[in-house]
Amino acid sequence: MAPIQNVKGMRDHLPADMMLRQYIVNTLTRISENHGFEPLQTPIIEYAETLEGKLGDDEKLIYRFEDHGGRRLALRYDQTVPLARVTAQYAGQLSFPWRRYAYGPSYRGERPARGRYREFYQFDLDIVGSSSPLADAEIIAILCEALAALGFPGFVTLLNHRQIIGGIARVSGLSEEAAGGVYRAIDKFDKIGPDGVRTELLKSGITPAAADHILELVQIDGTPDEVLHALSQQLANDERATVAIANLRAVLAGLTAMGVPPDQYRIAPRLARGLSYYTGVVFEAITPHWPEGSLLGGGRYDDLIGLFAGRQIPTVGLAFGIDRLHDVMLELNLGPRPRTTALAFVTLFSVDQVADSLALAAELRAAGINTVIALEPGNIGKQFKEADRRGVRFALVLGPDELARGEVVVKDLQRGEQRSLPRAAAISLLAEALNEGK
RNA sequence: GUGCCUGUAGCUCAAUGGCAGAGCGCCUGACUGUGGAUCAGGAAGUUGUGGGUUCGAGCCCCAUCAGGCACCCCA
Repeated sequence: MAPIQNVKGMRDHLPADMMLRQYIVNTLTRISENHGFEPLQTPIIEYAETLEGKLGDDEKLIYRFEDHGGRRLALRYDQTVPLARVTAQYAGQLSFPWRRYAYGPSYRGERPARGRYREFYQFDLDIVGSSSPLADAEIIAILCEALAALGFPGFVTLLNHRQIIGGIARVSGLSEEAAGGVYRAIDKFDKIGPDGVRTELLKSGITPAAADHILELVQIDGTPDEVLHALSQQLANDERATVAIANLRAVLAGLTAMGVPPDQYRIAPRLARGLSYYTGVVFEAITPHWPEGSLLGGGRYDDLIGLFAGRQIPTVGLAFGIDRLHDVMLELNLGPRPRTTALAFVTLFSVDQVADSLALAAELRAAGINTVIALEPGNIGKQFKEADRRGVRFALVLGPDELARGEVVVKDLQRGEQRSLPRAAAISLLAEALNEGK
């Protein structure tokens, strides 16, 4: 017999966790749709070939298997490659620019750790088919709006551009090949510090002079305008970096015009981000309360979608890691913590009142009040106890006395108060409590 | 994938190589029209799993599974 346990890195999500997870997803969905994003769902299984050749070194983490028909299949690694496939496959049915969101699990055969699992849920947000800096700005604006709505204190979105890092590497005299080592090294800056980065750079064969120059540029700090001004002077001889800086300025103007509070973002020349397919703006959100790493990140990838479509389709997007958001929110005690989905518990006084109680429950539900019923009549004390244990706030009693008066007893188990009210008044009392709770 | 740490009741954790325990939770009752508090009682375990050493293993050794931390990488 199989052991009674989860497969490594795969988790169950019991009700207490699910209610917070759904709150997170509902919040993200609401904000996405508020910006006109449309939902998309794709299968968890893809042809292995679809995923291969898109991810670089990370391909070894793909879960691969063969089905009964001998097809080479894989569990999706992210929701970006499936988006690329869908975009190519249904190009005629989609209209661009296309704003789409997608929520679901992806799979990576990594060593699990806190905030990191082999099955993990992401909420993806992409604008397909636009190279406008306003598209970048909108994605970043949603990111800030979402983290603010979820209650993250002191989060900051770090912004950079791939061609700024590239320019830093080039003006330091490095070849394109050496630039890869630069990305990896400077991305660790906040973890290992300037000396650590210098050591890493030297290890990858970069001269001390170049390493020092890189470190100097990468540590430029200040307001977005100050940082971009300094970079534009330092990188004035690099055409691509100059274009990138102009692009970032346009993104910043968009953020300002969209009303994103200026303390929620910052230009960080050291931000690299691992995924190899990014081509333009990159960003990630950090919070001082989660030193383990970024909360989430994203960027512009103008070439990936086109791999399937056969033409360039510029795209910018981001992925919220639901598991990580959930872990951090638990740790920081953020978000609502309902214990159950029900607001009302209808007791069964005795066998004679069962039908009336069930009718009352139906009335409550029709009024939009989540209602759970007792399943065994009698012993009201035990039924109150069950309601209380479940975390249901209101217990309703319909005994012979109440029925005779056309009333119902409503007991607020949270406050310990109880009143006997006409049925209509009881229902509107609960409806009121429901609205307060929202 | 490499290294290190951990695994005992539902949860948090005790137990010199010598009878497996506590707190919380859960169930029953005191209380047949009222939950939480209190009191009394109860259920609960092949000590992650499989081997080994030993008169005797929760404890020591090996393997394996799972979790955590550091690399690596990323959400």
